[in-house]
Amino acid sequence: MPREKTALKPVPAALDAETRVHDDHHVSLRLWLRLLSCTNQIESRVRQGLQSSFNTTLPRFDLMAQLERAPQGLKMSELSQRMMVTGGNVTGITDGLEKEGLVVREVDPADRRVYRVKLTAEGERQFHSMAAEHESWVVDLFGPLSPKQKKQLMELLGELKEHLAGLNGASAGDKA
Amino acid sequence: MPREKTALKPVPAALDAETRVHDDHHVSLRLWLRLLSCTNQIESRVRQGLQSSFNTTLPRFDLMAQLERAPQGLKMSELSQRMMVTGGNVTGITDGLEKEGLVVREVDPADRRVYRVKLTAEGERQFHSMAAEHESWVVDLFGPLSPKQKKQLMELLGELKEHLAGLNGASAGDKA
DNA sequence: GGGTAATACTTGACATCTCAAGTATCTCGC
DNA sequence: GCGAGATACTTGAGATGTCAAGTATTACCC
Repeated sequence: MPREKTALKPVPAALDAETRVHDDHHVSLRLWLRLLSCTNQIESRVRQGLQSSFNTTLPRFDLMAQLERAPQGLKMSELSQRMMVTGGNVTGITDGLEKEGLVVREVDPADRRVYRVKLTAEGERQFHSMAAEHESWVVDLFGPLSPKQKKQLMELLGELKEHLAGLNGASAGDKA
Repeated sequence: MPREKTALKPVPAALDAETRVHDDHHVSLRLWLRLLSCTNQIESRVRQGLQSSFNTTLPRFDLMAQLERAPQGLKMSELSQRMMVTGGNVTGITDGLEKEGLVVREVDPADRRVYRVKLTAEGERQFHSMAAEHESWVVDLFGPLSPKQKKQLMELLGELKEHLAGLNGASAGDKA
């Protein structure tokens, strides 16, 4: 696919980054970089908070948060899906939490391939104390935005998310 | 810990202060989760594209992108800052790229602690071919949004980013 | 000059993450 | 029932990421 946009000769520095691409490309790229930057900064703050206040990590907190909403427990595959990470990853994080007694794997009697992962009482206790702090951090980080701005942002991201989800089945071709 | 920032607007009888705070927490949390979800999905797609099309990774691409904009080269510390990762991380990624001949470390004669990292000719060639594809991916991913929506999203994220930067301290902000 | 602090980078320990390959279990067609 | 394929999870290799400690060099101050 010849895109024919990169001149091989040296380009004056002042023009390079700004005008190298078509305007629409430029806008989308900058939008992507800004989105990434915001997410990274927030994520970094939350991670540092969890580390310094509770000596734990974001994926551990995330896994426990998923379990807290599912008192009946979740399968490893369900955790993988909800956390948007691979199964191998969930195995490792669950191992760590189980070793610390915050989580248990229970074998499903109906299907012995399946583990039902649940929060222990201690895990639940720890999670609740973390969740309160976590919420206050997030509220503070997004606090400067007005309710209207939050609503707008929510809607725009919702639309983006929906389009992204739509690409999952359509553009990659159907797997029989 | 109650984080009362009581607004002065009238509140319907059914919504006392506590409920309102809870709602705000709920909104901010959902906003954060949605932001994270969008970023993760886009990042995942870009990463997979780089992997399958060029057998490389996002951080490698990112580092090369920084260098492409700085023909005079960048210090390791500058790379660290621009990529928003720690110095130790930059060392590892640079090691890999240098081993493949895409990048070189040049000692700064004026300050022998400093490495000036530059793209090699081969690195530049590879980057340009990757950048073209990368741009088309990003344009496609954000394509469904109208120009107006992109502008709105850009502004909202810009405000968020600025507030986040403000929390860091009294450093000067950068625009990206 | 010489000693102390700051700066630039590297290293090592550890936690995530992906991917691909491996093991155990279930499902379904025959 | 039995064997092929699907499903659920684990494992291992490799890349990224943080943090803290270490090394080399420069800057500063008397």
